[in-house]
Amino acid sequence: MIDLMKIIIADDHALFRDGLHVLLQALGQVQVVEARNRREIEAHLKHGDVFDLLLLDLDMPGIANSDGVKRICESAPQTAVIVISGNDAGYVVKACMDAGAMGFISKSSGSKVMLAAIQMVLAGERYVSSGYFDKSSEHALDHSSTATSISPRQQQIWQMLIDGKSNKEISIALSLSESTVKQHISALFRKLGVHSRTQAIQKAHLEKM
Amino acid sequence: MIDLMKIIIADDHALFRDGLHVLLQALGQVQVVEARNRREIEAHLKHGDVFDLLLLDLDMPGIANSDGVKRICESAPQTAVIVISGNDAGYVVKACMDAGAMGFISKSSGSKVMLAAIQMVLAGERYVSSGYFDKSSEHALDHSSTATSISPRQQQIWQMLIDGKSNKEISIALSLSESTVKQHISALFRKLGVHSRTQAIQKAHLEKM
DNA sequence: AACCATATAGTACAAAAGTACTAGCTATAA
DNA sequence: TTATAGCTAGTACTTTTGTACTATATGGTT
Repeated sequence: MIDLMKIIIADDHALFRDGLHVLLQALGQVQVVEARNRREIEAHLKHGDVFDLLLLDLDMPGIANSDGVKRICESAPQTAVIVISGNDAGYVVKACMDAGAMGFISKSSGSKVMLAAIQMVLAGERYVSSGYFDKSSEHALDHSSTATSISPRQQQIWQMLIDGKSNKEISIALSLSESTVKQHISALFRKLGVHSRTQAIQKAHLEKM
Repeated sequence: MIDLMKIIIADDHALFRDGLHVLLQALGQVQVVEARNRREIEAHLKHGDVFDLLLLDLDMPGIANSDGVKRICESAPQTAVIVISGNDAGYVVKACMDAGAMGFISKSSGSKVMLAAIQMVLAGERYVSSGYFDKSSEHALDHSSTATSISPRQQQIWQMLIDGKSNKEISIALSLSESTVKQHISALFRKLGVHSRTQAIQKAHLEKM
């Protein structure tokens, strides 16, 4: 905590970046740079400087899902990554942590939680928004034995639903039969407990209520 | 600018509220209260205090669309409302300003723009993110003669698409025939230039790229 | 080895969604 | 007045979506 810390703030919303920027002053000696998309993050990382921490907005252009997090984590193993997201549903949190993130903070968290999380992560500990545990325990009650997770293929297709793609478009993009796409979608719906793609999209966008 | 200003920050994300809170210190003498949903806003407003300014996140629970903005504006005519939103598409901006907002700021704006906008609005002027004009001029090029706006009914049904409702559910909720619902949806799709409800949902969520 | 989840692909069918019409009513703009 | 646009509702039709099966292959667990 004594030496200068180098931190990247990655978020496409300038207001949010500015807010974080000010909050980070409370940590003491920090050098903060900002990034508005994946390209800017990678530009910073490849510039030779070694950063201590990357605060990564999950809803940012070029990131979108845990695959983006994974790429970033692998390309900068020296840098601790904390994912910040408005969607703190269990599967999102799990996917990000599995992808190599050192922390996950919900946008619903306050600045005190934020700072504590950063200090914990900088000390080498992993940190996950406590809301995660609240929700996953509720989840356990709901789904009882069906504590199934969404498979990579299902997540990939889920994202394409969110992007407004039709079954045919998905099948062409992934070189699959339409039948297979339907199978994956049905399996996804079963896990989410929904019966239409619009409901699946809503689940993805807003488990943050 | 000499007397104490009373401001409400309304956003469901604590981190964003904290960031704004700090930024607002730059205005000098300000008294800031926070609200996490519509109920908390109304509680503040009905408490008897007169507020000078309400910074209102459009993506907040209980607000969702310009109807929410309208209700707030009408219930507190003494308070200037600035809408803050990640979606700064033309129709969203227009709907909010028509609903009685004094300003519209994109989340992509920086803190300097933010502060300038607030000062402008407190001085009695209306302010709209300049990005609006950029986009609306592009829009004019794209749609040429078809600069049609989304009607209230269409917006209402659009919101229900986003909520994952089926045509049947919408028709029951609004006491309409399914045929009428389909007609409204087709009209909406024509204006948005899409051919499926999932694409319409995507348009709603992300014209912010 | 037996079992399970995943991924693939097919058939078949029912339900929902989307489009294209017509048509009457209202309100507003040219 | 004549358009124009919205809101309503209907019919008719095609396409898409969603479900329920079967079936094969793979990789991991017990």
